[in-house]
Amino acid sequence: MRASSKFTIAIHICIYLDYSNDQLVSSQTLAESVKTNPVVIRRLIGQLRRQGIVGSVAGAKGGFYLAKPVDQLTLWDIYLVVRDDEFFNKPKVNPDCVVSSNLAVLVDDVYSESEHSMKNSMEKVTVAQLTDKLSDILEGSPLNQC
Amino acid sequence: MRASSKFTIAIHICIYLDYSNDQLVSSQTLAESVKTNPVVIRRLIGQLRRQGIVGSVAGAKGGFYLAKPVDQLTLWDIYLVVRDDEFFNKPKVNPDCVVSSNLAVLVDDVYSESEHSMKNSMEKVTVAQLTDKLSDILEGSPLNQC
DNA sequence: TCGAATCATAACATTCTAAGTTACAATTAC
DNA sequence: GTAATTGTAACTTAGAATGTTATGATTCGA
Repeated sequence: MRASSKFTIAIHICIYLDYSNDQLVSSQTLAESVKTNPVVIRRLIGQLRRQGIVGSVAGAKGGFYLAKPVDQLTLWDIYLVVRDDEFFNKPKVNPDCVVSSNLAVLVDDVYSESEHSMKNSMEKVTVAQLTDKLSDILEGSPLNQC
Repeated sequence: MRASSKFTIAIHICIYLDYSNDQLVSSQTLAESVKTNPVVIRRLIGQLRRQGIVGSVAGAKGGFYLAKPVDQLTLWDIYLVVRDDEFFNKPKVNPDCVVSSNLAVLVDDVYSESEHSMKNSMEKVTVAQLTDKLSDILEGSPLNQC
């Protein structure tokens, strides 16, 4: 049931961009911060971009920026971007078994309700709050991000 | 099959055993129903057994049975057995990056709260209810499980 | 008591997916 | 024009999930 690390990386990226405060950040820089490859970052940002969360500027000195006000950008917004198609996976059906062939119908409601129940927790938390919290932790230490 | 399919398979097994109503069911039979291998079933049941949800009888004519009253066996009980250690994966930390090195602290609360919020949905649903629902769907059709 | 059926589990093999990499066209700054 | 960058496609790699084989332990029934 492990959601891939994409969710955490996406949050990482958003906090980083918030910190960078309108300065463009390259995929190379983000990749070093996340300890991965620039292409992996660009792929993930591609998803965030299509949802209007991150914006990009091509060309030399190009890079990425947050396209949404951070105090309106919640973890639920980010979650919806990176979530897998199926929260709980339903395996192959055996048509000869009445349990197997009806299982999806039986669990569908609980499954979607369960996933949706996380909304309350997640939409309470904005990226702005997380960056604030980080500032508190650092208490004025230099923000050498990487 | 993804990791999360274990949850659905575990539910499948419990409903099947409930249906079989005190008759022992072999891993072979369950494997056919789930369309997988008996060893895979025994491995998963091993987890359910250690939590007192399923019981087993070794030897010829042996097999598995539900060890908990079905009206007290909720999907949350089953979920707790099959869940991965970390609900949301936290990727490797870059100690040179203040965002990366503090990320776990920032998201830990929301992550555990999010997972826990599913409890309400899941503990409302018992295996007994699911088998009842299945009976309704079948409306007296013969219960040829496989 | 023996053989067949079954569980428990270890060890190994296979398959699948996520992640990483390479490559290159398109864009932009200087 | 060149260097730096995004966007994406195509391929490779690594690791996890799943499947398989094998074997010992247990139990039933002949």
